[in-house]
Amino acid sequence: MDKRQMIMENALTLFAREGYEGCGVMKIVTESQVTKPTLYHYFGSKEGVLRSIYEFYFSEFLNKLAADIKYQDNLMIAISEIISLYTDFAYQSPDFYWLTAHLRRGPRESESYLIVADYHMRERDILENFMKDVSSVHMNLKGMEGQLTRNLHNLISGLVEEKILTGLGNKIDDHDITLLTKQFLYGIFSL
Amino acid sequence: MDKRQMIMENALTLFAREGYEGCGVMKIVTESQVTKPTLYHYFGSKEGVLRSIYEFYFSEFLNKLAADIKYQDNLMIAISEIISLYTDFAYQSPDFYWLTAHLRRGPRESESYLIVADYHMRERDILENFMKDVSSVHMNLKGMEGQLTRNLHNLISGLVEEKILTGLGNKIDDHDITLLTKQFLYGIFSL
DNA sequence: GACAGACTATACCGTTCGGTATATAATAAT
DNA sequence: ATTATTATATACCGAACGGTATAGTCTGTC
Repeated sequence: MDKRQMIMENALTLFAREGYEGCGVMKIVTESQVTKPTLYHYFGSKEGVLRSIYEFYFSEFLNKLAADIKYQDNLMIAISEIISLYTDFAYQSPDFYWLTAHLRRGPRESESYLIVADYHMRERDILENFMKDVSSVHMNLKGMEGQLTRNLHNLISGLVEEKILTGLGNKIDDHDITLLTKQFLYGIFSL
Repeated sequence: MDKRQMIMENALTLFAREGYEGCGVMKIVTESQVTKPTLYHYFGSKEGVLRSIYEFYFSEFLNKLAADIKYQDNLMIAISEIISLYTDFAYQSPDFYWLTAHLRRGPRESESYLIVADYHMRERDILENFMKDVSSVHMNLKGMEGQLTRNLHNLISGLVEEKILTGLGNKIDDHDITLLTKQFLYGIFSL
């Protein structure tokens, strides 16, 4: 019955379903059974709501990502674990993941993009640092960390987005993760 | 000096820069140096503008995609040509490509998503048909056409989106295309 | 030169937008 | 009990929203 939390959850659902610009403050507060001043008391603005949602959902994930992923010796395992972190995250709150997928390709001059851009740059940096660890062992990958990071990230988020879109019925299992890991490491002919 | 075309181009620029919901009809018409009734004469509604933009830019690309890509014997060449089609398309109108990347992950109940969803399903179908041709030769890929299509599409659009985002300065060249083709076919260890 | 259809300008519609001024209720500290 | 702080409600703000009714103005046809 925490109203602040209530507002965030309902706003997230609405943002994911109707879009940030497409959903008004009034709809958020009626859905949350509060009134406008309550929302403005806790968040200051509509932007503040989105900012808080990102802070609440994404910060935790990024910290976990930064802490958990590391390359020791087995690349296959390391990649699989990264994918697992993403799929777990997406299943915890598919609405939020879908929203990030939408907003990070958002219009670069919109207010929503300015809010989320920093978070997604942090995400990218974490993945790229991992890839630098990899390339320090696999020297043939030296200098390609950027592209590898991009490719891995796109493969993962593509899988997750599809599963969310097609209804989460067919859950992502170990098989999917193994398959995607192989796709990244060995290409299609090892499938 | 074709006003209809003028409106579409300016609307595209604004949609890509400020978002579909984030940009009003009034801004479009003033930018295009026409008045509202002109826009409503040609397009009927704001939705109609977006619909026409998609029809104009995307239909042509999809037809080209469906006509040009085919698998004969050399998979490396076939994949490279698909990637080339996408990069060419994106360089022709980066604004539109960025808009598609944004809207196809859009809120599923928004009016913009309903407009664009069909186009992106057609795109997916075309790629999947190609992949079925491939799997009819490479039997070990049988039954995985969906995942392969998804992975290929995500790798390509990820490359294109990044290049658009980072400013189009470093153009996509044959080297990038070869590298991405290898990533898909053989994984990272052949890079 | 009358007339039809395509096009465009002025001015306006009701609604919703994000945000706030004011007042009151609840809570906790003194 | 008094007071300060936090939290919530009523009622409202000007601006912008998508869209349109009306009144033309062009252009080509007969």
